[in-house]
Amino acid sequence: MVERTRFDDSECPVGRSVDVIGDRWSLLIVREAFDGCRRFGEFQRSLGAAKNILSARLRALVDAGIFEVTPASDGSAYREYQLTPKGRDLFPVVVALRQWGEAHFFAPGEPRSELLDRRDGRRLDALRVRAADGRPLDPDDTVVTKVDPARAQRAMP
Amino acid sequence: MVERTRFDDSECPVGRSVDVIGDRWSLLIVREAFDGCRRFGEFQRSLGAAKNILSARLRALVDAGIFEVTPASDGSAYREYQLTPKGRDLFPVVVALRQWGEAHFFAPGEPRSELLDRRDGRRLDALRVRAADGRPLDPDDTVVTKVDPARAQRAMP
DNA sequence: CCGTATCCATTCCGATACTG
DNA sequence: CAGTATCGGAATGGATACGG
Repeated sequence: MVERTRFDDSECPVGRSVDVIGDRWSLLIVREAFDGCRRFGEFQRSLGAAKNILSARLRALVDAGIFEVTPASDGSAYREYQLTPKGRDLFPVVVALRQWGEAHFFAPGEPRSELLDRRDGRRLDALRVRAADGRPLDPDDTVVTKVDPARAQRAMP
Repeated sequence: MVERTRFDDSECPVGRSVDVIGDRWSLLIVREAFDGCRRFGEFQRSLGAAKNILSARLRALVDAGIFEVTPASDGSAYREYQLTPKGRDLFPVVVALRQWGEAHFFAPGEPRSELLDRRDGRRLDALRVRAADGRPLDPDDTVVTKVDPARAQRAMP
C-alpha cells in the first residue's frame, strides 16, 4: 500500500498549509464564504460543484477548523457554514491569489470580478510583502531559515 | 466521458489562479525556487517527491509560464528551471500561505523554517491586505463585484 | 546526474439517484 | 432544500526501471 505524502508534519509552514488547502476546491469555497455564502445550497449554486464533492470538502474544512457549523440562523432546520477566525485568516491568501490571477490571466479589458473597499468603493491596492518596518520586500530580499537538522525529522516540504 | 471542471475561463481571478496552482505540489516547487533551487535534482531532494511527478509538475509549470527552462548555466548539459516574472509574482501567495501556516499549525516553541529579511536578518512582518491608501483591510471591509450577468458565461468560480 | 516511461494504487471528481 | 450513497472515470502520486 503506497501512501500519499503528507506535509502536516513539515517544518515549513507552507507545507502544512498546502496539506490542508492544496486542492482545487477549498480556496474557492473559502472565497465564496468571504463573499457571504453560508448555506450548502448557496455554495453549490455559485460554485457549480457536485453536491457530493462539496459535502466532502466542507466536512474536511470543518475538520480542519476553517469552517464551523452553526445549527441554524433563520429557523430552518439546516446548518450554516461559517468561517472561524482561522478561516478568516485566509483572507490574505485569497487576495494574493486574486491579484496574481488578475495580473496574469486577464486581458486588459476582459470582464472580471473585483474586490472593492466597501467603505469607499475603491479597488484594492496591490498586496505587497513588507518587512517589519514597512518596506516592500521581494524574493531576492529574503532568505529561508533552515531548521536545525538534528531536530528536523524530514526533508524540506 | 466526464470532464473535470475547469476554472480557466472563470470571471473570478481566484478561479483562474487555482486552476493552475491548485494542487499539492505546485506551490511547494515554487517555494523551493524562491529558496534557490534551480536543478531537477535539487527540487527532488529537498521536496522528496518522486521523479515522475516532479517531472510532470515542472512541465506543467513551464507550460503555464511560471518557470522557464534555461539550457544550462554551469556548463553541464542539463536544464535549469528558473522562475519567470509571472512565477516571481507568486511571492505574496507563498508568503501568505507561510504566515497562515505559522499562525495556525505550529505550537509556540515548535521548530520551523522562517522567512528573514536578507538585509537585516529580521523576521518578516505580518502580511496585511491594504486598501489603496495603505489602510489595513479585512474581509468585512470588502465586497466582490459581480460581473454583468449578460456577459458572464458561467457561475462564479 | 537528469530525466522519461511504465505500472499500479489511491484519491479526487462528476453524474445521478435517493432520503429526510 | 440539504445533504448522503453509489458508481465510474480521470487525475494524481509513488516505486522502480530504464536511457541519455
